Amino acid sequence: MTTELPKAYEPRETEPRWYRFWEEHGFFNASAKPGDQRPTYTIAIPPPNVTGSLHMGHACRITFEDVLIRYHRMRGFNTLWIPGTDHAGIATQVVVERQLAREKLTRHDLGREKFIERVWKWKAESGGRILQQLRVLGASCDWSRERFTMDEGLSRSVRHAFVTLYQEGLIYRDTRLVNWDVQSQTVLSDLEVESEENVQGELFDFAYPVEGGGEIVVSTTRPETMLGDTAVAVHPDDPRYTHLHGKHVLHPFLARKVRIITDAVLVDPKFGTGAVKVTPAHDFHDFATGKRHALEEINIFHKDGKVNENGGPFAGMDRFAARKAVKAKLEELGLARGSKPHVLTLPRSQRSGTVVEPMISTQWFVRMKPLAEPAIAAVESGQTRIIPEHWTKTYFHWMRDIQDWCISRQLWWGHPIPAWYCQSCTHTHVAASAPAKCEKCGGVVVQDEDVLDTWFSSALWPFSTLGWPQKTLDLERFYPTSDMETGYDILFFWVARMMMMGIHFMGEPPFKRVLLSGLVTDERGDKMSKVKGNVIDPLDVINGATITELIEKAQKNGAKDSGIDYLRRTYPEGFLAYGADALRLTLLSYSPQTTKIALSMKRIEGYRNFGNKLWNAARYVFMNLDGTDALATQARPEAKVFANRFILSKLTAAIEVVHSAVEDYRLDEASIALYHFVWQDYCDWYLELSKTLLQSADAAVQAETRAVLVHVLETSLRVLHPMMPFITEEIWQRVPKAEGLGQTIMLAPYPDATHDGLRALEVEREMSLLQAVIVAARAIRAERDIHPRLALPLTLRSDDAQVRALLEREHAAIETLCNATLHVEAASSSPVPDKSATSMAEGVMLIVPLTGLVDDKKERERLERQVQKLDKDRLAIEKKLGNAGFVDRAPPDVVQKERERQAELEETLAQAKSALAKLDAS
RNA sequence: GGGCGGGUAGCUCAGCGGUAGAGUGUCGCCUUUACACGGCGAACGUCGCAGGUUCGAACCCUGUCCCGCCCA
Repeated sequence: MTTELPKAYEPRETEPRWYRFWEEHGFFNASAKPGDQRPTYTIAIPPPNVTGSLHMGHACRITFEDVLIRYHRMRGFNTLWIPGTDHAGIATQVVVERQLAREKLTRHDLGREKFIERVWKWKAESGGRILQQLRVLGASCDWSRERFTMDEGLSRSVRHAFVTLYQEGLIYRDTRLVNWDVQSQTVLSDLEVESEENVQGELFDFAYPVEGGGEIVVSTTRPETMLGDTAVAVHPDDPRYTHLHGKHVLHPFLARKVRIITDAVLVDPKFGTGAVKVTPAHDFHDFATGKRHALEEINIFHKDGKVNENGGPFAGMDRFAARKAVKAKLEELGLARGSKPHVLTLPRSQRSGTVVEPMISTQWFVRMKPLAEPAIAAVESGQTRIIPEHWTKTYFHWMRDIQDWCISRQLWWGHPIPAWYCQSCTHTHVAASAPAKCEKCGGVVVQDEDVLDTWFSSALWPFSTLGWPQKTLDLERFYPTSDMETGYDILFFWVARMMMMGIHFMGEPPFKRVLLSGLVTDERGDKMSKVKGNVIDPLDVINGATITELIEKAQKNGAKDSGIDYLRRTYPEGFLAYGADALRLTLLSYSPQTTKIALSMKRIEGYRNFGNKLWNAARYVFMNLDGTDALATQARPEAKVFANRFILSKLTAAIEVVHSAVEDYRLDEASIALYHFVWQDYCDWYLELSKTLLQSADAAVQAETRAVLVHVLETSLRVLHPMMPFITEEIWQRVPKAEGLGQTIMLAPYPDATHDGLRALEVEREMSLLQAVIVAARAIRAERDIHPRLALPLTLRSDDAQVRALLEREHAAIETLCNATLHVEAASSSPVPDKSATSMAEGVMLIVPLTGLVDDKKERERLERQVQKLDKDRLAIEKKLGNAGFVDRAPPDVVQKERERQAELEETLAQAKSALAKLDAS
């Protein structure tokens, strides 16, 4: 094995090489063997849009999921992570339509069949690029089971689900007011409508002439809808309008009389004039009011948002143009009664961004209440746990107030609705395949022209991907899945619906835990947006990008100037190639409790440095193993030497923390524990201690140390592997190993605290005393600018014979780690020499004679500062211990600890004061 | 209007009843044969504000002010 490693780790060269190796060897694939009795661990990937390309949100998902998958795979689970994409109805259709537009064509020119062919062609060529990008992150998905929601298998699941729900009366067709996207020209579900808050609009007042004289003034933010008004409502108890009850107003533009009705639900007499225009066909409140009063519903818009023939003189105008025109006309007729600014909330389409128009339309719906109840019960009973737990409240709130789900969409790309209508009678056939003729009258049938909401197929994902409705081995083995990991933003869209469908069709919830994490934002905490120019592309972080490249990309994506400024200011040097491991570890280091992951480049850089640290630790180990027979074996080496026992104990502690943290889904705690173990315990302390041990005259000490060095390195790599898969494989492959340790780290056993390490609390206690002494000695040097090469004459005093024995025994370690010549003595020895630096550490006094080493003036200032600070601490602790309540009522060990602290403080203070006095005397 | 989350060192975040922590940045010293993507050390916080509970509160309770998200 060679030690010819470069000084700096190069992720860009390493990462793609190992991914290819893993994938080509089929290491990611779950076992399909019939006899496999291992426990399973399964995650269904949140399928990204087939049109999508990798963003930080995906990177975050993939990292968390991959850590859980790799951890369980190494622990011996039969692990399944099915990747795939969803067909993203609207988004995909838009992409292909845009492509057609470049050829001066519309989908209507092609016709439905040809258009669908075009979409499949597009999918084959450029769809699913994101799945390639997931590989860059190291995602260990089972690519042999890759799925797409429009695949034949999943389409069969969708048809089966639809037909079953229909037969059970849980799917129905109805005509009602729905959310209409005039740009995409399709209906949307309630969830696909977003509210834009605090929009500055106006409240426009106008008068309706009352039949038989007088007028009634109404206020509206949407004057154009008056073309569809079929009532004016007042509060029944409002005395201002009692005389108008039962009368009519005259529509100024249309030959229509409009009823004046009384309604206590719709009308707030204190708001505006206390009279409200009612447009049942274009407003949800008015629609309900219309039902209460049997009002006529007059639709005034075409599907594209232009006024239809019911709009009389305004027919043909776009809805916003019509608004202006109606206002102008009312002014002209002298019916306008002024306007005032008004703040309102606009409903916008999540997809197209256009203002959603409520329209009356016939659509397919899923009856949600009966499906929601068992999904609520499953979380109440703990059968499925939501983590962090506080999201359960949000889940319940939505589930308990659930509305029926509109699942039809007026698109071409998607799962066709399996419903056929007889042209001769009114019969509707719902079936998995087309009936030849009407089963009732034998007439010709035509299929419903609409498709299903993409989320309908996504809701079936955890079991449709396993072969449902067929009873496959996969389905039996991997359902229910173990963890559902995703962002909280799709709790309703996806998680809740999977819960409902999973329980309904499979009899039990689709997963045991739902792990929700926050959304990735820029480092200011602002949502990443193309316009703001603050989008950080994971691939740029991994591969590096110059500021020029970043700016070019942002501009291409339509960033505003302020966004470009932000980029230039924040990342003047662009990004270095930090690698996937660094990005992964950074994402993991944020607590899952928060709703926001404000990704900081500095933090990524810190974790890149960590990779380099690990790399160099390995270089050191390899260098010292060279020419010896030391190798990593499956067994933990026996250790007698203090430092070796120390690092094995710390390793054990780290493994224990990681196990419990991963089980609790605290990947942040796990990653931070390993960061500290590797950097501090292993590199800063143990590797430094090993340098002395490797110089030992005792060959057994040398051999033991080499064995421990390589064992701890190899074990650390295995613990770290789920989080940093690439660098750990790269190093692991170079570790000198005994036969039979396998061909890849990703299938090596995950470390186990009792097998791979050995906890020795006494050794840890002794070590922490030595560390305190060494740090104190180093501080004496650093505070006085004593050159590192100058050996410190260091005297250590302690009353405790055991402590003195420890200091004597480990004198070589102390002398090396603080470059000192050591003298250990009892506290009762000769007085402290004049002009000595003193310090206390864990009851041990350090004395360094300073004659000739320091400047008296600086030393005096330093001591004065120290006395001041110590005095403050002493007062605080005296007050605490002087409080009878504390001494009597606090637990004895807490009081005892305070007493010890007080003693040490006073000792240190006394020393500092005496040193100061001696300085003054000289 | 209702609900949820957050306000801790310049920045990004842990901690959630017993001496305020990490990373990064800042300031010293050090080109020591694993690593300057480094080593050693230092400085930096009345834990949003006001009450209360407690021997003791960043942590529990009440109120309040900001910020973010979700639902209406």
